[in-house]
Amino acid sequence: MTERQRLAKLLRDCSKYSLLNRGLQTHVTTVKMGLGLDLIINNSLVDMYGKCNRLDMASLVFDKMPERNVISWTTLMGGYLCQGNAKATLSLFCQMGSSEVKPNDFTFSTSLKACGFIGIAENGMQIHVLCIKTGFEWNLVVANSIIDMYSKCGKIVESTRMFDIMPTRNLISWNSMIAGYTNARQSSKSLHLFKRMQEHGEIPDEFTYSSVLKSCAGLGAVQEGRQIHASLITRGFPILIQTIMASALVELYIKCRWLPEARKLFDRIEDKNVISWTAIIAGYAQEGKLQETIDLFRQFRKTGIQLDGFVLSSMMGVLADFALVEQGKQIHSYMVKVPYGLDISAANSVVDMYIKCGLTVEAEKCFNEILARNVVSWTVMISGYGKHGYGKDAIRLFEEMQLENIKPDEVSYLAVLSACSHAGLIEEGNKYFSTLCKDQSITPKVEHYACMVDLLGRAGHLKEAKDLIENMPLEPSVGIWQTLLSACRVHRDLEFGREVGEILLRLDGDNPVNYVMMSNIYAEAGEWGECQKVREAMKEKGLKKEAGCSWIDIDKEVHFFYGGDDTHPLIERIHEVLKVMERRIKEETGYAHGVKFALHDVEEESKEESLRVHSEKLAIGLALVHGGLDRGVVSVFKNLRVCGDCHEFFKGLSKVLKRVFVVRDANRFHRFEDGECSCGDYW
DNA sequence: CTAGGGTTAG
Repeated sequence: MTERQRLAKLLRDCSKYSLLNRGLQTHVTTVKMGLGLDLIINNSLVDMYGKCNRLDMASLVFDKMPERNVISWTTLMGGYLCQGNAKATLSLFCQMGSSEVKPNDFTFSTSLKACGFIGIAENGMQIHVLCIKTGFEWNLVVANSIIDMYSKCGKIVESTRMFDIMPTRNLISWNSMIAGYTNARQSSKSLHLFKRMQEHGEIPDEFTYSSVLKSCAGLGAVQEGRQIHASLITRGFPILIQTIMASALVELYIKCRWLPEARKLFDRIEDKNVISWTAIIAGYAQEGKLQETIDLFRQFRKTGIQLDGFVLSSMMGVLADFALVEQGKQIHSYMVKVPYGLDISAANSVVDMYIKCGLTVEAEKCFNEILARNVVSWTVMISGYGKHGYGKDAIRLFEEMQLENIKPDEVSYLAVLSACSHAGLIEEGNKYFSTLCKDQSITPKVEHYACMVDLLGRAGHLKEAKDLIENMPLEPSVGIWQTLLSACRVHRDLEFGREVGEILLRLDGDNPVNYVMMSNIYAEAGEWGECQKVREAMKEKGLKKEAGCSWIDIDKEVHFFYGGDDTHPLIERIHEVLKVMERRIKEETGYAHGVKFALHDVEEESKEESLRVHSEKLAIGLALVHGGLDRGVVSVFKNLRVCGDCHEFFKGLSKVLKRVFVVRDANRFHRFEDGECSCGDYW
């Protein structure tokens, strides 16, 4: 073996195991040996630096090369892609196009993967056409890349077409197609193809099972999932060694809401990689387990494994749900610094985070900076406007999206309908609902009907709303009846409320929420006897209302409060300031505590009057004590819906103090300004 | 000396 061959092999190993220091040493040696201009050595150097995430060095070597072949170009493209910088990969592909060098099969598969990463079908289609023209379309690897590219761009029909007409297939072709169906949420097609591939004599591997298990989870086919798991064990599949398999199982258990099982499996994975970490972090995030998610993220960072857009968007999701704006901003500022940071999912998660933290202007800014907005980007912004009560803006965006040739999907319709109902835009809501019903590619779900029930209910058309529920082609959910029930409460229609309440208790008699709603309706109507009966029924069943919890971020510290909470060190001053404010509000606006809303929450009934302060009020009280008013808008967050009494109090407070208060509850944002609320007192 | 399938966001 010559010295040159030895050094090339050494560099190959450095690439494979990401050994940067060893690679740097070898780089020096090659120069000393007079191989600084050697094509193969330089290609290996580009690859090594690329795999070690030193794209600065990789492009330095590349730029200084006296001659470059197709491998030089492809290697550098792959380096950028590895780092998540798919745009750089494609721009290199274009630059290469204007040079002498012609692309080969490796070049095409790399650039197709980059297109899939970005998710824009137009780019991918152009490259597909180039593959046809240059005769690479039926190269097996290239064809597989095309299948995957289309499915990543949401063009599952194109993937299928490619798969059906390709002359030869291998395991990866089948796996790509199965994964395509799985990700397109066409679980039955995915399982069907799984069967077909075995009939063709193809042996599934861990990638196959990963998709198939996910489809089982998607169908809620827990039994089948368990069966596959069991058959894997009896077949001696080395599950716990195979990270991929273990990650798939972790995911399956998470989807089936078996978090503890998932955790057990995760802990036993020997070689955890970024994908297994993402799976478990996303699992805890989606279950709303804030502390565990943050702890896991910290542990993950300690491993030194490179972050990517996937794990960052998962993290952002949980921070958004808890409205932890300071931590969200921290991750955002990290994202803008790294090239992979703002790929489309991550960028969308940033917009959503700002929306959920009440910073609409920031959200708009980030939304406008996204160059290639997809349907999720638009939907986040539309539903964001909806949550904040900006119905007209939501509608404007919904129309604009379609002008940009992005077709709304079921979630987009949900966003615009709920924006209409929140803003009381009855006519517009009706219009969009009928467009939705005419759209052949979308089947309206219960949630869409629930928006319409809310819309009709707001207008006081309770009978129409009930007819809609009873005549819709779907099984009514608990939630849709609850929507109708709260409309009955707002319109003080006791008889109708009683009727709906009975249906609800028959349907979902173990849910404390229903009892609380009914008892509130009776209490507001002054029917204390009935009210008492409902509460006793609830008590007999041993049901407890979910504890109300609010929190506020003051100087980057999050303070949590429960209803009647007296554990905060400043609690006495909080009560004091609240009392002063109540007096001022009464004097200046005539509002009196508890007169308009004589609601008695079941949980709090037995407590002393002085402790019957809701968590959202305590949180606002803390802001007042802290002089939080100097910083403009005061934002408070609550896990349940804000109560009517607190709502009146915040209105008064905004008038008396001439300040804006924002309360985000489980459903929407309430922006209190000059004695009014953005929700128009309907929520 | 270069490439393809498993994770994320509404």
